[in-house]
Amino acid sequence: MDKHNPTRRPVTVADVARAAQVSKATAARALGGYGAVRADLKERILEAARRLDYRPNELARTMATGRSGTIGVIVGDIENPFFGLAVRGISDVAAQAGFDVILSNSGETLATEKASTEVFLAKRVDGLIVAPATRHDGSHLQDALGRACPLVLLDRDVPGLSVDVALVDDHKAAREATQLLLAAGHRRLAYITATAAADVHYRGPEQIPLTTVLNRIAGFLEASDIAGLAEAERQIRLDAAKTARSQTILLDLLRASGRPTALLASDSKIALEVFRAARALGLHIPGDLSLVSFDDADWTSAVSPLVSVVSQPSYELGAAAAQMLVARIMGDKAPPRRHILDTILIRRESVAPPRS
Amino acid sequence: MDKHNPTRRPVTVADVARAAQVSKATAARALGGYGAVRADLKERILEAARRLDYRPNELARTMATGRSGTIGVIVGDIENPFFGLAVRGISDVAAQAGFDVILSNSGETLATEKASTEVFLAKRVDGLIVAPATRHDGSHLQDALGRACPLVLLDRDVPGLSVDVALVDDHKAAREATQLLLAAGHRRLAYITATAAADVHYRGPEQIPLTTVLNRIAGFLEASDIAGLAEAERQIRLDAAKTARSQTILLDLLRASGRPTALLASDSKIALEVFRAARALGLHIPGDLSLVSFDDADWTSAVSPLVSVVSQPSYELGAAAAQMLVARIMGDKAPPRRHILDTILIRRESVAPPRS
DNA sequence: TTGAAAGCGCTACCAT
DNA sequence: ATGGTAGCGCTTTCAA
Repeated sequence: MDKHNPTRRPVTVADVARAAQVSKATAARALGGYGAVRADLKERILEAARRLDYRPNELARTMATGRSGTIGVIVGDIENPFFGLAVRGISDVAAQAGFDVILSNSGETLATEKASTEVFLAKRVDGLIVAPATRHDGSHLQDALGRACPLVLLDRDVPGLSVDVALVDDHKAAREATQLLLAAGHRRLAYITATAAADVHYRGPEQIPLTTVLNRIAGFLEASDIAGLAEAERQIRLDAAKTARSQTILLDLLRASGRPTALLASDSKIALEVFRAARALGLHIPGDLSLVSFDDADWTSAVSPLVSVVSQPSYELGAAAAQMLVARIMGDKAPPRRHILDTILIRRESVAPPRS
Repeated sequence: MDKHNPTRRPVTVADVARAAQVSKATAARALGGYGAVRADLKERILEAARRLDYRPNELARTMATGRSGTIGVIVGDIENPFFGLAVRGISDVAAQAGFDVILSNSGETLATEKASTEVFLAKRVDGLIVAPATRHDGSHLQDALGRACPLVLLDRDVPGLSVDVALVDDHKAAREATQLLLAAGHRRLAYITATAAADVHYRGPEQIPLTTVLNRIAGFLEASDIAGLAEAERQIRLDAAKTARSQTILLDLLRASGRPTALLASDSKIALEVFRAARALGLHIPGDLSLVSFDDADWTSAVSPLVSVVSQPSYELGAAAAQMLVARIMGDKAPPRRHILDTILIRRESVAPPRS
């Protein structure tokens, strides 16, 4: 059986109505599944729709109702397995609640994030989930709120913004990871993060655009402090996003006299760079250098040595964010919620006592 | 300066027109950047728009024009770096051509892919790029075409569908990779793929839903044939998607007497499973087992041993797909194009002569 | 239960 | 160059 609608023009309710010999309104009711329609009429209408291969125009529906049945998600880097899993969490609960998800990548860039926000608002998404690229500018997010578009922050907070958030307890996570290293006997630790910064050295909180990193640094410093380590701030390195840059940073760090004997990597990409640098310097992990990394990336549990990681519940994080958003879309007026999830420290093989 | 539009109702062209004391049509022309408007009037209108914080409603615009300025992309698994990069390629050329991109994950499931296609068509995307989950059912894609929605296939072909495709020369890639192993002296090779199948053993082409895998198998068999290896088909393993399953398969394969001395992994996830299995069996790579993997995943160039890979030009693949799609949207009526890209074989450390 | 008609916000055609 | 107005396809009063 071939096309019944050889013409270019798509089939509309009006067409179906005509074919079923009822009014446009009745056809629309039957097709849209609202209002009440006599059973036999409904049957006739549905039959006609089937015959004509009618497909509802979501756009028109959205225009008329104001609801699109779609939620927009903006993350920094979808290739990052952390966000990949989170998006799956979001999609699953969204689908269950009858919402579609459309995705956008900010590339960790504020400008792109703003543009994406704009696009989503213009497309009239019913709600927004975003992992903001910076805590320093939330004007576009405020804007979404102002336009009555529910918003939930994922993974990263924007202080001053009064919205639901789904976060991880990064402070505690970093503290525990650091203490794992400390407990093994290390006294010279360093923390490496990919977060963009003008200077690779840590000068203070203002410099840091991500609340996650801010909290992790705080946790790292707190643990160092408790252990009585002096000047732990000096062992923090920023801006290790690209391979070349991280290699410079790591090689620099690991070639210095009094080099760190243990590293805390802020994400699995950096852990990989640590592997690379260690290789280049002939340093053995964990013999010469201990390592703990954030994110339980797939390769960390397959290569030698298996790497000890801070596993983040990213799927649950996404699911929680979506749950809150759906509730808001449904009209939930409660004060903003803060959903904070715990991480799990997975001990594997990349931590050993310092050799000295 | 705070909100000028404290009411809930969004600002429309009509509002701006009123404020600027011009007709709705004129305001629309100035705001929409079409038609002609006297300079001073235009200025007045834009000023009013700014003052009222006017934001165009893309939906209404789409309804009126029929064009959404959006292209929909459906891939099997966005967390897969291969698709991640491809999507970036797509986004870049799309953005440059003035299109937004919305993304959807099929999870390599036909049903989800169909649903996503439906959603995108209903949202009136201007074009579709999809990496189909199976070559066996293209009805939904045919449907898109039938509804005058341009379509480009990414990475995987659907025979019988007369559309533009952006593919990689998988046959050649697999043949070369196999020959690398052969040249090292191996005579017992195996090829492992994640492709879903009822049986882990290869029975024939019908069984294989992905043209990529089909072509790779052909390349593997051709190289084996040329080298005079008998019964190479028996060294093919399917359905190694999940960790548990792949471990069963690999352990089985590697514990057999006359076990393969070299493996060709169909993607980097499988390569990881090979690492895992080798570890479990105390097999050393490449001493006891050589390995070549498809996809130049980040970790393959950082861990020990560095793994030799077939690097796929996924960014370019995405860019090419988007280029063709944009051309079609712009009205290109030429016969379907087939854009076939070459892979690069990167020799690293995971291949060595068999020990025997 | 059904039908007529008024929007939703914008574009585009047709006069002026 | 400008203004009036008819759609785009659907939902949603309001009467009947």
